[in-house]
Amino acid sequence: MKIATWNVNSLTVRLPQVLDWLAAQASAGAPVEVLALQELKLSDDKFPAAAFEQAGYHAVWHGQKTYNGVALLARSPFNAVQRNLPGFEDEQARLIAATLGADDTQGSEGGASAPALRVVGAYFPNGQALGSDKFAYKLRWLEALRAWLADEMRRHPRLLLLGDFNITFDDADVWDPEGLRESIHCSSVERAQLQALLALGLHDAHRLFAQPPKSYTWWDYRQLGFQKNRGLRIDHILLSDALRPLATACQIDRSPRKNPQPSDHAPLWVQLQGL
DNA sequence: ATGGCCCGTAATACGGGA
Repeated sequence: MKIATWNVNSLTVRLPQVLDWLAAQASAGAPVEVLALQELKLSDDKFPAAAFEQAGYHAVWHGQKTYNGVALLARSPFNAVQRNLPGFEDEQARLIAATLGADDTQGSEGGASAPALRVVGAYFPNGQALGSDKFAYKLRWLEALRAWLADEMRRHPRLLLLGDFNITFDDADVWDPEGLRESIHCSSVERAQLQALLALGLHDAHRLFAQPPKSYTWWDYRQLGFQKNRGLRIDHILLSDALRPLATACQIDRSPRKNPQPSDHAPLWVQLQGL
Protein backbone atom coordinates (compact mmCIF):
# COMPACT_ATOMS: atom_id res chain seq x y z
CA MET A 1 0.00 0.00 0.00
CA LYS A 2 1.44 3.33 -1.09
CA ILE A 3 0.74 6.31 1.18
CA ALA A 4 1.80 9.80 0.15
CA THR A 5 1.86 13.43 1.20
CA TRP A 6 2.04 16.58 -0.91
CA ASN A 7 1.90 20.27 -0.12
CA VAL A 8 0.22 21.53 -3.29
CA ASN A 9 0.34 25.31 -2.60
CA SER A 10 -3.23 25.94 -3.83
CA LEU A 11 -5.36 23.01 -4.82
CA THR A 12 -7.22 25.27 -7.24
CA VAL A 13 -4.06 25.71 -9.29
CA ARG A 14 -2.62 22.24 -8.73
CA LEU A 15 -5.69 19.96 -9.04
CA PRO A 16 -4.81 18.82 -12.60
CA GLN A 17 -1.28 17.96 -11.47
CA VAL A 18 -2.56 16.00 -8.49
CA LEU A 19 -4.94 14.02 -10.69
CA ASP A 20 -2.19 13.42 -13.26
CA TRP A 21 0.21 12.26 -10.57
CA LEU A 22 -2.32 9.84 -9.06
CA ALA A 23 -3.08 8.44 -12.50
CA ALA A 24 0.63 8.06 -13.28
CA GLN A 25 1.28 6.12 -10.07
CA ALA A 26 -1.63 3.80 -10.84
CA SER A 27 -0.54 3.16 -14.41
CA ALA A 28 2.97 2.42 -13.15
CA GLY A 29 1.44 -0.41 -11.13
CA ALA A 30 1.71 1.18 -7.67
CA PRO A 31 -1.49 3.14 -7.11
CA VAL A 32 -1.59 5.60 -4.25
CA GLU A 33 -3.94 4.25 -1.59
CA VAL A 34 -3.83 7.32 0.65
CA LEU A 35 -2.78 10.90 -0.12
CA ALA A 36 -2.51 13.72 2.40
CA LEU A 37 -2.69 17.22 0.92
CA GLN A 38 -1.67 20.52 2.49
CA GLU A 39 -2.08 24.20 1.65
CA LEU A 40 -5.36 23.79 -0.18
CA LYS A 41 -5.94 27.55 0.11
CA LEU A 42 -9.66 27.15 -0.50
CA SER A 43 -12.83 27.15 1.58
CA ASP A 44 -14.72 23.91 2.22
CA ASP A 45 -17.37 24.68 -0.39
CA LYS A 46 -14.69 24.94 -3.09
CA PHE A 47 -13.12 21.54 -2.42
CA PRO A 48 -13.13 19.48 -5.67
CA ALA A 49 -14.66 16.35 -4.13
CA ALA A 50 -16.35 15.33 -7.39
CA ALA A 51 -13.07 15.36 -9.33
CA PHE A 52 -11.45 13.09 -6.77
CA GLU A 53 -14.47 10.82 -6.65
CA GLN A 54 -14.26 10.53 -10.43
CA ALA A 55 -10.65 9.46 -9.97
CA GLY A 56 -11.72 6.78 -7.48
CA TYR A 57 -10.93 8.54 -4.20
CA HIS A 58 -12.92 9.24 -1.11
CA ALA A 59 -11.96 12.53 0.52
CA VAL A 60 -12.24 14.35 3.80
CA TRP A 61 -11.07 17.92 4.13
CA HIS A 62 -10.66 20.90 6.41
CA GLY A 63 -10.44 24.01 4.28
CA GLN A 64 -9.87 27.69 4.86
CA LYS A 65 -10.09 30.68 2.57
CA THR A 66 -6.72 31.92 1.23
CA TYR A 67 -4.46 30.10 3.70
CA ASN A 68 -3.70 26.62 5.00
CA GLY A 69 -6.25 23.83 4.49
CA VAL A 70 -5.66 20.07 4.61
CA ALA A 71 -7.29 16.98 3.14
CA LEU A 72 -7.00 13.21 3.05
CA LEU A 73 -7.80 11.09 0.00
CA ALA A 74 -8.15 7.32 0.01
CA ARG A 75 -9.46 4.54 -2.18
CA SER A 76 -11.57 3.27 0.73
CA PRO A 77 -13.87 5.33 2.99
CA PHE A 78 -12.75 7.11 6.13
CA ASN A 79 -14.13 6.83 9.65
CA ALA A 80 -13.79 8.93 12.81
CA VAL A 81 -12.70 12.17 11.14
CA GLN A 82 -10.99 14.71 13.42
CA ARG A 83 -10.38 18.29 12.32
CA ASN A 84 -7.64 20.27 14.08
CA LEU A 85 -6.38 19.61 17.59
CA PRO A 86 -9.07 19.09 20.22
CA GLY A 87 -8.95 21.77 22.89
CA PHE A 88 -6.51 23.95 20.94
CA GLU A 89 -8.36 27.04 19.80
CA ASP A 90 -7.18 27.68 16.26
CA GLU A 91 -8.61 29.65 13.37
CA GLN A 92 -6.11 27.99 11.05
CA ALA A 93 -7.01 24.71 9.32
CA ARG A 94 -3.87 22.65 9.80
CA LEU A 95 -4.74 19.08 10.72
CA ILE A 96 -7.08 16.31 9.72
CA ALA A 97 -7.09 12.78 11.08
CA ALA A 98 -9.18 9.82 10.03
CA THR A 99 -9.31 6.05 10.27
CA LEU A 100 -9.14 3.58 7.40
CA GLY A 101 -10.60 0.14 7.98
CA ALA A 102 -12.80 -0.73 10.91
CA ASP A 103 -13.44 2.20 13.25
CA ASP A 104 -11.21 1.34 16.21
CA THR A 105 -12.27 4.26 18.37
CA GLN A 106 -15.31 2.56 19.86
CA GLY A 107 -13.36 -0.05 21.76
CA SER A 108 -14.29 -2.97 19.52
CA GLU A 109 -11.74 -5.74 19.77
CA GLY A 110 -10.69 -8.25 17.17
CA GLY A 111 -13.18 -9.30 14.55
CA ALA A 112 -12.65 -10.39 10.99
CA SER A 113 -11.71 -6.98 9.57
CA ALA A 114 -8.13 -5.84 9.10
CA PRO A 115 -6.65 -3.68 11.84
CA ALA A 116 -7.45 -0.03 11.36
CA LEU A 117 -4.94 2.51 10.16
CA ARG A 118 -5.04 5.98 11.71
CA VAL A 119 -3.86 8.68 9.30
CA VAL A 120 -2.94 12.13 10.59
CA GLY A 121 -2.29 14.73 7.90
CA ALA A 122 -0.83 18.03 9.05
CA TYR A 123 0.39 21.39 7.83
CA PHE A 124 2.68 22.58 10.59
CA PRO A 125 3.00 26.35 11.08
CA ASN A 126 5.84 27.99 9.18
CA GLY A 127 6.98 30.23 12.03
CA GLN A 128 8.43 32.94 9.75
CA ALA A 129 11.33 33.96 12.01
CA LEU A 130 12.64 33.01 15.43
CA GLY A 131 11.27 35.33 18.07
CA SER A 132 8.25 36.40 16.02
CA ASP A 133 4.61 35.98 17.07
CA LYS A 134 4.27 33.35 14.36
CA PHE A 135 7.18 31.44 15.84
CA ALA A 136 5.55 31.48 19.28
CA TYR A 137 2.38 30.14 17.66
CA LYS A 138 4.41 27.41 15.97
CA LEU A 139 5.82 26.28 19.31
CA ARG A 140 2.40 26.35 20.98
CA TRP A 141 0.96 24.33 18.11
CA LEU A 142 3.80 21.80 18.30
CA GLU A 143 3.26 21.31 22.01
CA ALA A 144 -0.50 20.85 21.51
CA LEU A 145 0.18 18.35 18.73
CA ARG A 146 2.58 16.35 20.89
CA ALA A 147 0.18 16.20 23.81
CA TRP A 148 -2.73 15.12 21.62
CA LEU A 149 -0.64 12.64 19.67
CA ALA A 150 0.52 10.86 22.81
CA ASP A 151 -3.11 10.07 23.57
CA GLU A 152 -4.01 9.39 19.95
CA MET A 153 -1.23 6.80 19.63
CA ARG A 154 -2.51 4.93 22.66
CA ARG A 155 -5.92 4.69 20.98
CA HIS A 156 -4.47 3.86 17.55
CA PRO A 157 -1.27 1.82 17.59
CA ARG A 158 -1.15 1.77 13.79
CA LEU A 159 -0.70 5.47 13.15
CA LEU A 160 0.98 7.62 10.51
CA LEU A 161 1.72 11.31 10.89
CA LEU A 162 2.51 12.86 7.54
CA GLY A 163 2.56 16.25 5.93
CA ASP A 164 4.50 19.49 5.73
CA PHE A 165 6.29 19.72 9.07
CA ASN A 166 8.22 22.89 8.25
CA ILE A 167 11.14 21.50 10.29
CA THR A 168 14.36 19.80 9.20
CA PHE A 169 15.67 16.91 11.29
CA ASP A 170 19.32 17.87 10.98
CA ASP A 171 21.89 19.44 8.67
CA ALA A 172 21.57 16.61 6.14
CA ASP A 173 18.12 18.03 5.38
CA VAL A 174 19.48 21.49 4.51
CA TRP A 175 21.22 22.60 1.31
CA ASP A 176 23.24 25.28 3.14
CA PRO A 177 23.54 24.24 6.78
CA GLU A 178 26.04 26.94 7.67
CA GLY A 179 24.18 29.77 6.00
CA LEU A 180 20.86 28.67 7.50
CA ARG A 181 22.12 27.69 10.95
CA GLU A 182 19.56 28.45 13.68
CA SER A 183 17.24 30.05 11.15
CA ILE A 184 13.59 29.13 10.63
CA HIS A 185 12.98 25.41 9.90
CA CYS A 186 16.52 24.65 11.07
CA SER A 187 16.70 25.92 14.64
CA SER A 188 17.57 23.64 17.55
CA VAL A 189 14.32 24.66 19.27
CA GLU A 190 12.24 23.38 16.36
CA ARG A 191 14.36 20.26 15.94
CA ALA A 192 13.93 19.43 19.63
CA GLN A 193 10.15 19.52 19.13
CA LEU A 194 10.48 17.19 16.15
CA GLN A 195 12.58 14.81 18.25
CA ALA A 196 9.91 14.97 20.95
CA LEU A 197 7.45 13.59 18.40
CA LEU A 198 9.82 10.73 17.61
CA ALA A 199 10.13 10.07 21.33
CA LEU A 200 6.43 9.18 21.37
CA GLY A 201 7.35 6.13 19.31
CA LEU A 202 7.41 7.47 15.75
CA HIS A 203 9.99 6.87 13.06
CA ASP A 204 11.10 8.95 10.08
CA ALA A 205 10.15 6.69 7.15
CA HIS A 206 12.65 8.36 4.82
CA ARG A 207 15.62 7.51 7.02
CA LEU A 208 14.60 3.86 7.32
CA PHE A 209 16.06 3.41 3.84
CA ALA A 210 19.19 4.40 1.97
CA GLN A 211 18.52 7.71 0.22
CA PRO A 212 20.36 9.82 -2.33
CA PRO A 213 22.47 12.57 -0.75
CA LYS A 214 20.87 16.00 -0.71
CA SER A 215 17.31 14.66 -0.72
CA TYR A 216 14.87 17.54 -0.29
CA THR A 217 11.11 18.04 -0.53
CA TRP A 218 10.98 21.81 -1.01
CA TRP A 219 12.89 24.26 -3.20
CA ASP A 220 12.46 28.03 -3.37
CA TYR A 221 10.77 29.29 -6.53
CA ARG A 222 13.44 32.00 -6.73
CA GLN A 223 17.04 31.82 -7.86
CA LEU A 224 16.66 28.53 -9.73
CA GLY A 225 16.40 26.80 -6.38
CA PHE A 226 15.23 23.49 -7.82
CA GLN A 227 17.67 23.43 -10.72
CA LYS A 228 20.53 24.03 -8.27
CA ASN A 229 19.00 21.61 -5.73
CA ARG A 230 18.98 24.30 -3.07
CA GLY A 231 16.27 22.77 -0.93
CA LEU A 232 15.09 21.57 2.43
CA ARG A 233 13.62 18.26 3.60
CA ILE A 234 10.66 19.56 5.57
CA ASP A 235 7.88 17.19 4.47
CA HIS A 236 7.87 13.95 6.40
CA ILE A 237 6.11 10.65 7.00
CA LEU A 238 6.38 9.30 10.54
CA LEU A 239 5.39 5.72 11.32
CA SER A 240 4.38 4.31 14.68
CA ASP A 241 6.28 1.35 16.16
CA ALA A 242 3.61 -1.03 14.87
CA LEU A 243 3.89 0.25 11.29
CA ARG A 244 7.66 0.57 11.08
CA PRO A 245 8.32 -3.10 10.28
CA LEU A 246 5.78 -2.95 7.45
CA ALA A 247 7.63 -0.24 5.51
CA THR A 248 9.41 -1.50 2.40
CA ALA A 249 10.32 1.78 0.65
CA CYS A 250 10.10 5.55 1.01
CA GLN A 251 10.84 8.04 -1.75
CA ILE A 252 10.60 11.69 -2.66
CA ASP A 253 9.19 12.08 -6.17
CA ARG A 254 10.92 15.09 -7.71
CA SER A 255 9.19 14.75 -11.07
CA PRO A 256 6.15 16.99 -10.37
CA ARG A 257 8.52 19.78 -9.38
CA LYS A 258 9.60 19.84 -13.04
CA ASN A 259 6.05 20.51 -14.24
CA PRO A 260 5.05 23.88 -15.62
CA GLN A 261 3.57 25.90 -12.74
CA PRO A 262 4.70 23.41 -10.08
CA SER A 263 4.12 23.40 -6.36
CA ASP A 264 7.30 24.37 -4.53
CA HIS A 265 6.99 21.04 -2.64
CA ALA A 266 7.45 17.56 -4.07
CA PRO A 267 5.32 14.58 -3.04
CA LEU A 268 6.77 11.94 -0.74
CA TRP A 269 5.51 8.38 -0.35
CA VAL A 270 6.00 5.27 1.74
CA GLN A 271 5.16 1.71 0.78
CA LEU A 272 3.68 -0.48 3.53
CA GLN A 273 3.21 -4.22 3.17
CA GLY A 274 0.73 -6.47 4.93
CA LEU A 275 -2.09 -3.96 5.32
C1' DA B 1 24.46 45.15 -1.72
C1' DT B 2 19.68 43.71 -2.62
C1' DG B 3 16.31 40.79 -4.24
C1' DG B 4 15.11 38.08 -7.76
C1' DC B 5 8.97 33.61 -7.20
C1' DC B 6 4.26 32.22 -6.60
C1' DC B 7 -0.41 32.35 -4.44
C1' DG B 8 -4.76 34.73 -3.10
C1' DT B 9 -7.02 38.90 -2.25
C1' DA B 10 -7.50 42.82 -3.78
C1' DA B 11 -6.07 45.94 -6.78
C1' DT B 12 -2.49 47.45 -10.23
C1' DA B 13 0.19 46.44 -3.86
C1' DC B 14 0.67 43.33 -0.07
C1' DG B 15 1.02 39.49 3.28
C1' DG B 16 2.53 34.94 3.51
C1' DG B 17 5.18 31.22 2.31
C1' DA B 18 10.10 28.82 3.48
